[in-house]
Amino acid sequence: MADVGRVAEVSAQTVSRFFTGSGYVSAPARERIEAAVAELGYRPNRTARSLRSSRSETVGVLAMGQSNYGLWSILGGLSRAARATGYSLLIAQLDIDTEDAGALAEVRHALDGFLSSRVDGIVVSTPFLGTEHLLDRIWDTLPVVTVSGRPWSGADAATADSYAAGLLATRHLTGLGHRRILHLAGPATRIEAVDRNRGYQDALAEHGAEPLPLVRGDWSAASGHAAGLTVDPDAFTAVFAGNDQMALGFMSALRSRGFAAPDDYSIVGIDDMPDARYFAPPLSSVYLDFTELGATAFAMIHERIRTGERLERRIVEPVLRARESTAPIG
Amino acid sequence: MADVGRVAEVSAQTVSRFFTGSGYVSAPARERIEAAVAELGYRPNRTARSLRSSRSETVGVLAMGQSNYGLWSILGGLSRAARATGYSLLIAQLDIDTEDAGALAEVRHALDGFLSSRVDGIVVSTPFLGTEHLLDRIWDTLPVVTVSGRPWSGADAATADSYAAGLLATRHLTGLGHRRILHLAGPATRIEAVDRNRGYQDALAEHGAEPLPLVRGDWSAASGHAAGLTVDPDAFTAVFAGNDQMALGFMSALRSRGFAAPDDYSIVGIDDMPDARYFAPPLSSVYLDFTELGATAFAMIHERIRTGERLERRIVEPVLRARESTAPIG
DNA sequence: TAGAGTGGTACGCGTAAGGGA
DNA sequence: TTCCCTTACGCGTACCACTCT
Repeated sequence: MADVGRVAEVSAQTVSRFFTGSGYVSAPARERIEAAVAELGYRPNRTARSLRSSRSETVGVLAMGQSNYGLWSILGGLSRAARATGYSLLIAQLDIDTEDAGALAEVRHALDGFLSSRVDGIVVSTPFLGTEHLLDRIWDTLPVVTVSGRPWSGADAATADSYAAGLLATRHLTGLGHRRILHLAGPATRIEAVDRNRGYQDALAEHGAEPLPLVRGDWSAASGHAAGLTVDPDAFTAVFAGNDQMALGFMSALRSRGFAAPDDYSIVGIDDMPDARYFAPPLSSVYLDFTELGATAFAMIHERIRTGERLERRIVEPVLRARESTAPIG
Repeated sequence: MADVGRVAEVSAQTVSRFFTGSGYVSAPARERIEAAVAELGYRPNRTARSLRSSRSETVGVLAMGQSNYGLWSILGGLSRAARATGYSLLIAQLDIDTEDAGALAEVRHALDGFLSSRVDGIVVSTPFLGTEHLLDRIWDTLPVVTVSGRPWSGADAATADSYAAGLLATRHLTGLGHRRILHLAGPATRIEAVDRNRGYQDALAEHGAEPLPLVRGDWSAASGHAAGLTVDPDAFTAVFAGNDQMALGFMSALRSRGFAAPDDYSIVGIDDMPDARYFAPPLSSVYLDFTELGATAFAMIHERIRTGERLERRIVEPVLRARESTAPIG
């Protein structure tokens, strides 16, 4: 940088102002600096800037849970929004789906890494029930935004309304006349799974119907398939799957047992992933805009970093997309 | 750090040695330092370390192309391998799928960001034909590993053998007696698409069969669906889809036109994404271990960073998984 | 007095290098 | 060889001072 200053015949200080945009740099100086930068191939050193200014323009993203459609869409939205503002994203994806000691240690380690790197904020995508206290100490000192079905005490939350999604999905089925509705839920440690289940129960209650015994999967098609092999097909007329992939696996299992949607049962999923409309039959699903959710999460943490202000909690609303996997009860 | 030294009654230098593991620190000093670190809640500052040592223990990952199963799996493998060695990942996902000027500018900008952040190396996941020259200047000075169907001049490459995958998929069909085989290919800018197409052509040539006019998609199920609506169903007896998602869309379109696999035609995909076995019918596909590919890419760049040595190019081999979407020609 | 434009100095937090017991 | 210390940076920015309209 001193070199640039020398070539441009200004002080290093002025070059710094040129890059940060703080303070006054005259037009001629500006031009000479630009020329010198081009000539020398100079590139500002973010590390040094970060050390001195204690702002890194970097956000840590902690992604918990196995890699799936929703998670990556969120990361895509985060990434695009970050790039648009010049921020970098330090991403740690943890393939954990439980809250045992090892998993918590991994989370702690990833968070330590972010703190050591002096990130300006942390986004936690779909935190577990049980990891809350790991964030406790952090959000006193650093902006934290969770992407979560529910707002947490100290952190801001960008929320996809899982409760509403569960309600919407189940109401779609009750609206078609179904009362014996099976719920294929996600993991109990997942806020989204819990909230979708609540929505399911409340929608049933509107019609005085009883929930059937809960069947659990882990969001994967394989777990949906496993569930489909063990359920009693006479116990339900419709299924509300916690996500599209479990619905896919479930349909496959029932097909192998001679039952097909929508003739033998109706099924609705959540996410409306792009593939869902091409399933056989095309899957009715509740759309959640995860890309928007990620972008929102970034906007929230960015605002918090810049101004210290908390943006109002933002909610992505679910939208029902009825297709051929659901039909009126016959 | 000086504070830690004061409390532990050693110099800051010794504390530094304690953390970096370079040089000698006696057991008692070690204990006192540990106690002091715990007492003060001290956390080393990676920014300062990076500035002084000019090693950031951070790798930049440039992910090009729309978010899909293969890309996510690669990133997952990279992330896990990085965490295992204490490295951080700066990830930029660019939702671009063409090589127009704007896209190249985005790539350049993302790479600039990595260089400004003084990453120790760059991984480019599935580069385009046409972005090569953007990396030219970089790999002279910085380790670059591409995750690509083909090794590039200056960069190491972790490779999933797309040519072999195309060969395998097509041979599976010719082995079942098919000769009029349609290829639903990925974008022409994609090395993987080009190589899979070569495999297809060579496998046909083994039987003196002619390729049918190429149909292109963009890897998405929607593009497969669009293709399936326009093709002439009498022109082929089998389809080789460039990936599973296009196969899904294609099957859906043909189903709507009254044609079903495997009775009316056979279809094979590539990737063997976890959902593929639950499609209707279960999709024959060529498995590629993208997670392993990502882990391999990290191992290569890590070795290059640590020792300067180039690891031998590593190739992930495809594996055919025949299921019910393919049948002998009737 | 206010504001535009520029420069000098100290400092952020560690590590490399080299010396000394 | 083991152990520890002192000194000099790495590369920018915060802060303040200064000049000139």
